[in-house]
Amino acid sequence: MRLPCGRVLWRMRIKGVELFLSHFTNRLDAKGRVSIPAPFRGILARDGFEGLYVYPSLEAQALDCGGNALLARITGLLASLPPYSEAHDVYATALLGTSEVLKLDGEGRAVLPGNLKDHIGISSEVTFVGVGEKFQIWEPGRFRAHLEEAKNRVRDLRKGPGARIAAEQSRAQGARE
Amino acid sequence: MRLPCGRVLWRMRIKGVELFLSHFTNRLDAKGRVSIPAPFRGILARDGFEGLYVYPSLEAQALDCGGNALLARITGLLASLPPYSEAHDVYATALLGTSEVLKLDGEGRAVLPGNLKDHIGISSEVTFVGVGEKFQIWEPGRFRAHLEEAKNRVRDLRKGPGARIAAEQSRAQGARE
DNA sequence: TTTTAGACCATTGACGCCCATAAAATCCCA
DNA sequence: TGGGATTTTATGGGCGTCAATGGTCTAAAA
Repeated sequence: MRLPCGRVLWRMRIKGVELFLSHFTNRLDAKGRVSIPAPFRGILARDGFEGLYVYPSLEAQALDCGGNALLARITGLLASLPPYSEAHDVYATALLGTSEVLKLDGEGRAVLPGNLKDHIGISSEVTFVGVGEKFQIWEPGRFRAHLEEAKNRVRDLRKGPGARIAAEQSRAQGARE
Repeated sequence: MRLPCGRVLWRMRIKGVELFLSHFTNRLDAKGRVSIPAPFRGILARDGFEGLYVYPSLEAQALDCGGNALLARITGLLASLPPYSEAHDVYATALLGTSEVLKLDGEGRAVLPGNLKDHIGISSEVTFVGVGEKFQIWEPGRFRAHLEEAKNRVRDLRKGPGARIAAEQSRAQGARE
């Protein structure tokens, strides 16, 4: 399988780790399969990871996905905790117990298990969003809302810490676009 | 409802030891048999263990299960304790004295002895949860509650004001979000 | 005998693997 | 530099295999 996408600057790296960038929306077929965007597949392949490491995000109705770079963070975190400590058990349950490694078929598609579909809110399409060392899978509508919110947060933050509250108030009164 | 296995690429390793990941819920039949999830069976087989090493979890209403890797971890823990200390004795009693080695039939099923069923609270289904070097068996409802609790604990540990240490480890290893 | 345990056999639906196609992107060469 | 040829991607579908589950039968145990 060739891994092109030469048009854009795929292959951005930070400290040797290739970054997941941009976003794509693909559709689930009748069998529940969805194509992982080719650029992301390429990163995973170069990362040396076969398949797709996935777990439900703790903070959002989204799935966090990645390869060895992402997995290494989790196993590294676990390894840093005392083996029989409560923290270790809790992290192992919340992170490993909810993780899955999805297999990709010959065409680069994966099947999202039911519990993961439930977590993001089922739909016929999903949006893949590159966020650096990992990418996320969202229900498209939910992602649009999330993106709006993120943009607003960025605007607020750029106005400086002091301007945040005022900005939130003005937005609450009805934002103009 | 058959659960996934094939779509999962079981071969995640950390320091040469394959990790138990993800979770599966299977049903006990009239004879009390329950299928061990195929991915877990595969790990046990490659680990070179015949059957299933099981003991009641020390902290939870669950069973801890594994193979040689788990056994090695326990004997290692015992070896690290002073030979005739009280700690050594209680660990040996709790971990070795209560353990059993279950046989698997040709289809990969095991029968849970009565005392183990009592410990997790009997039901017609059980949930298998991979937590790294071992996996656990839970009564499904109890596990759902436990998982919620674990997620909350992780959230607390990561962003709670009082959780400086965890937050630092998180940052050092790389936080999820 | 009644019960318990182990070895096989059967069913069914999910999943893995393979092939096909249209559209888009990329390449190549005049 | 333009446009046809080629490659790749996203998507659809067929089909064999296997996992989970249920059942039967036999032998050992109570």
